[in-house]
Amino acid sequence: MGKEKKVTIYSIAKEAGVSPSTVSRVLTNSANVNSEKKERILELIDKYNFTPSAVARGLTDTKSKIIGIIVADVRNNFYADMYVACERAAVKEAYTVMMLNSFGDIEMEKKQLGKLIEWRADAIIHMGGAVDSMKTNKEYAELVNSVAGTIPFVVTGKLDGTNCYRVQIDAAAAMDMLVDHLVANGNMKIALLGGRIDVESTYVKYNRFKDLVSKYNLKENAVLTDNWGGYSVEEGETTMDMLFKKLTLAAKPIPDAVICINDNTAVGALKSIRKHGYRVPEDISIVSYDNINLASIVEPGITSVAYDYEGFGSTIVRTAVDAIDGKNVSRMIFVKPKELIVRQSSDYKRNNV
Amino acid sequence: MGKEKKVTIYSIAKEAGVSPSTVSRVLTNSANVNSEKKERILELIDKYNFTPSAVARGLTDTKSKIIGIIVADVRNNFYADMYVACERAAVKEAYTVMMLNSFGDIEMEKKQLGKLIEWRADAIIHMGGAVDSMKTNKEYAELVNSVAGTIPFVVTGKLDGTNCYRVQIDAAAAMDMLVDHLVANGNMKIALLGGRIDVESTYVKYNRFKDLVSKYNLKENAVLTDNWGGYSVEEGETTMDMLFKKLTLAAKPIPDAVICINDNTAVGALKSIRKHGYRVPEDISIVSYDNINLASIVEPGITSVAYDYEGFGSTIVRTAVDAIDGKNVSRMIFVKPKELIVRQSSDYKRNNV
DNA sequence: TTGAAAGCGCTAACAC
DNA sequence: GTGTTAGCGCTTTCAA
Repeated sequence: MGKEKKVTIYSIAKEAGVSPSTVSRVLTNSANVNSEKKERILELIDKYNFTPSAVARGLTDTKSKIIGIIVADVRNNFYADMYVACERAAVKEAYTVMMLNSFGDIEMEKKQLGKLIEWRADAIIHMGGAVDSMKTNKEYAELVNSVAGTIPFVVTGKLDGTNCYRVQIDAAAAMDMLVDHLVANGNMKIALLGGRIDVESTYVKYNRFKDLVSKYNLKENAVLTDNWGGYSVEEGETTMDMLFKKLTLAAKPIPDAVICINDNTAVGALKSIRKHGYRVPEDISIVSYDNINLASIVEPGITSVAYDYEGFGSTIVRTAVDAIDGKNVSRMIFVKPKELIVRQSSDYKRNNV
Repeated sequence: MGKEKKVTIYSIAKEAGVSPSTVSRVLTNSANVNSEKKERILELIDKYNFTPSAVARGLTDTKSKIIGIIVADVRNNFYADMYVACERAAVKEAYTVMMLNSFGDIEMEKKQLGKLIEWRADAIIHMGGAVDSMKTNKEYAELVNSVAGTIPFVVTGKLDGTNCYRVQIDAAAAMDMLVDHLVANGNMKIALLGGRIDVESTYVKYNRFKDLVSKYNLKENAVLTDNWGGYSVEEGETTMDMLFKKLTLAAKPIPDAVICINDNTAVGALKSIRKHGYRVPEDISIVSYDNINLASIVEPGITSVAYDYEGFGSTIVRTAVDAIDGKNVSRMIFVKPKELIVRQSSDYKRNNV
């Protein structure tokens, strides 16, 4: 096995009695070729099951046709959804994706970015981690700047001091959807739960929430953004536990509803609420963001803001490809959330509405 | 932006007053270089933030240092866990991974495999989809055969008619763990739920289950593998619904426990059981496979067989790398499941044990 | 220790 | 329409 002569564009050309360029031409369909020859070539290609080397091709035209994607962690459903959407969009544009996980670790991000640069990715997409942070990591920004001039860099958050293309979900609009829904159902004491204030999307949600509290004259029940919060189920539970404790100490009533920073924390909050002897949604409603699989799996199902992942993914990739092609692309694109999926967790009217 | 002369090994060499080969030598650490020159070169590399092109390197030594991974769907936690484990292991071996989703579609699998071949991946890992099937897709096997001679091909299932390297979880051993646990808790009427019999791992579990029924003299309550089953939450729920219907019609009692083909179906079964007015685990115990995140999130937590994903991933990658290096690698490796994580869903003794 | 030169497999002028 | 040639950016003999 494996001792057959290596088949290349040359060996094909030789056997077909034509020049390598002719083979290349039929391979890339870049020029007309005598149909007889073409046929002969095609046959040989089929016979040897020949696939031209993308590596060699990449060297030649200095376009790798690779779009690199750095993602915080694919094991997180949100990123997995995003990634798949991007992969699909990239394939449509005839690009291959190279996806690398950073686990939100800055050193890892630098390393992975390095790999992508090594492979001469035509564009790089970065979602989660460093680009989610309010305060941009200096070193990373520098690294990005050193390549952003030649490689379009698309982020789903922000990266201060760089001129990346930013494509992000309109987190404020998403907050509006949630609060509108809660208010329409008579929820007046609303708590915001989870997340970290140094994460940009969380920061945006937090501020919008404050605005809405004023606008609707809500009784803001608790806003948890300091040093306690997070994005996991466990953190959601802990944070809700702490909220209960805080309210008890202050002799305040429980909230009508909690807005969780994502579906994971919502599930955690759900656990905590039940643990404390309350019912969802009869005693407390729960709503959240992302509408990942989990939101529909737990009982009661969690009301959640759904994004159009496919659309988001293709906008990101489109931006990257347009930038690669030298087109003028807007540096900042907001993607509207798709819709609010109302489930049992908030399907309850109170205060006589 | 982007108008600076391109920096290559040549430009560095020129500016350093040495030859390209010398630069290459310091880059690859492949030979001793005068320390002064070395220093000068290193400085320039740093100054320009130079990263050698993996593409060019790939062309040169015909080793791309890419390990291609075809996965059914990363949005599935099981595969995400597997993928991350493989990525980590690959990075340790100085390989870059290229991960592509097939969505279990054979056409897509062929297409993605094609991409990997184009990129001259040094090895290809395929998990889920075609390699899970009892009856191997002929065309795919052919395609694999046409490259397996030169590119090591590692699958987590099987691919008849090819000489792939197989690394798989010992599904029979996993079934033993589950049944042992159930029997130890006095469960005698046990049902096997979900999956499709044309999927290899399911087939193995099914057969082992039959054996164990005899061995322990269990009252096999129902084995669902015909045309109804599946691997999703919804399918789990539907299948359990059907089991109830079937038992009711036959005027048979409900089972003591159900073994679900994976955590998703277990959650579905949980929903169905509650819907029918029974409690878990008091009326029916539930156990399953994979121990993905979900198993610990739902309430009650699902008892599940945990795998050592890191270990599994590194065994797979190890196999691939060894094969690349021409070492003699066993064509078939079984990985033992790590442990049984007992959670509330089966933490109940019955029948006076 | 170091440089020259060839070559990896392909594409892209440029002639014919 | 087709072949020749020259690279793309690197590594690797082979000499020196």
